[in-house]
Amino acid sequence: MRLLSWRKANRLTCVKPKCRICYSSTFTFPAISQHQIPSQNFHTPRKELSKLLHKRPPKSQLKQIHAQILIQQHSSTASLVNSLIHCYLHIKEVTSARLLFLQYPLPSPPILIWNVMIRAYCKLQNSSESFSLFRHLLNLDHLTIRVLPDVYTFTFIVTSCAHQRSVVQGRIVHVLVVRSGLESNLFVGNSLINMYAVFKITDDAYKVFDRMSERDVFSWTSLVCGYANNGEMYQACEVFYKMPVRNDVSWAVIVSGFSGNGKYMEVLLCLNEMFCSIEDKVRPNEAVLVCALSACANLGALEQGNWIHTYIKRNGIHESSNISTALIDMYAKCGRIDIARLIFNRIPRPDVHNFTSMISGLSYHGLGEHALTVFNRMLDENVNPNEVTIIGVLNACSHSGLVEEGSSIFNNMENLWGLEPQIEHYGCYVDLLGRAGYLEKALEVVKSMHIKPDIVIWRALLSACRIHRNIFLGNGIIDFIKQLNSDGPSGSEVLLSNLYASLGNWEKVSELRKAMGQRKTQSDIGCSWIEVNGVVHEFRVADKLHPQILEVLDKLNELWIVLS
DNA sequence: ATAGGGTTAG
Repeated sequence: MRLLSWRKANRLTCVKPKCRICYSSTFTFPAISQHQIPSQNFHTPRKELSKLLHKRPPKSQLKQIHAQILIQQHSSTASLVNSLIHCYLHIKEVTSARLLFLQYPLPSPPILIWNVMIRAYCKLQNSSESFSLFRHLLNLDHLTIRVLPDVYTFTFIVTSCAHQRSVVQGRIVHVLVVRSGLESNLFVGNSLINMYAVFKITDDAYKVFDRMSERDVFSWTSLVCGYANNGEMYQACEVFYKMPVRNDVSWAVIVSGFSGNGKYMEVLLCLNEMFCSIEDKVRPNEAVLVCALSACANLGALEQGNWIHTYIKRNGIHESSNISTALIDMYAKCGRIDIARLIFNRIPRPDVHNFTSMISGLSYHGLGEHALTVFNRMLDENVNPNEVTIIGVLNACSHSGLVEEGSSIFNNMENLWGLEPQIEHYGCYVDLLGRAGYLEKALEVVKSMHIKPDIVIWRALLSACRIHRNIFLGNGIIDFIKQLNSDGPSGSEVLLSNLYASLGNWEKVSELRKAMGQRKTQSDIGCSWIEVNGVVHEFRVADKLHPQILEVLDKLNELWIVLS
């Protein structure tokens, strides 16, 4: 019986088909192992099999078609094997595709099949497998089988190089590309620019870009991305504004470049510009909106954040996990933990990121107990925490004095969730112990660390010494730090001078301050922002630049009197 | 006998 005709017949008569090896989305078939080998009359013609494979059937049906091909001894028909490989790759069964590839009939599979296999591993970020295939392909030449890599092969291989940790393989492949004369090809060139962009080698990215005979929006966007990744935002902008055509991704690249380089004001300016731009008929996509919300969060720009939220709602933009995470984070960091909770509570099945931003939000509002409640709900719902979640939870415990809970989470993170404590976790834990007054225990933890303690850890420990006025331990730590970083970051000097100040050793303070002034190590001074009526006001330590600084100081005095 | 495969942001 023909495969397609029974479907029609079946619909009319509602009788189960007699042939059990066929393809239909309306019926499920018994597993292949239960099949008897069907007699010759039930066979599906090759043409039909090929047509069926063309539809990229789901797994169960694909297996049956595959069985039919084997039974009818079509397994050396290249076109059918090709289609099978395509189908297996379509349902992401790379191993089955690889098996077919290995048993490929002819002296070698055609280049197309090599390419789809390499692409599959490239997509899975499994670059070692795609390299292994590529090497085999190059070696065929020695066996006098001439299947040569083409434009497609090189685009996938170069993309695999971009997934590697080092650029070495990429450079070698680049040489092969040049030798094949394909460097100026649009697709190969684009993937080379992207590769150099990933490795932040902007000079080489530009060289490839410059040599290309034809460029499209991908070439330009990848180049901008390279500059942005490398922190060269000036060049990134220059290239961005030279672009003949910009799409939503181009805007996302420049916006996330500003965001990644801490230029939050520029992120919002860019968003505004995007709305005003007439030539690019683009709307902000999810990436742009997420970056903009995170910029608002970092600036404390509640009104702008609110505006973006309204924009999302009015334009029916899907509140994806990324968007809702960014909204929770923004409202929490802008002081509206109530709205953050509302948004969180409306999410039907929150994921790790949603939970994490809610927990961290509650933690910086000092709502440690609530944060732990949310954390427990997360565990109840079988959502596994990640490293960032644990940081939030530990911070929550630290600011609410929940020493026991925090310690138990820190000490069990590895065996419960397979998360190895990182330096940040030690920082939180030391802070937790230190704030609660367990100074000796905190120092013990620092000494037992398998990672070299950084400035954050020492700061946590020293500020604990300051809170609990433990001059003896503080001095000991200062000596220890001096031994460690003779040429440490400028932050440690500020830290030291603050501690000396709190210990009342003013001679040491002025000595340190002088040394710092001479070396001009004032680059990363703390800074605060607040948004009032849509205007962001910025303050630094001892700042006198604000136009209303006198009124601010008056108010501060007033508060000071009330509080003391 | 034929078609079938492509690069960018978070």
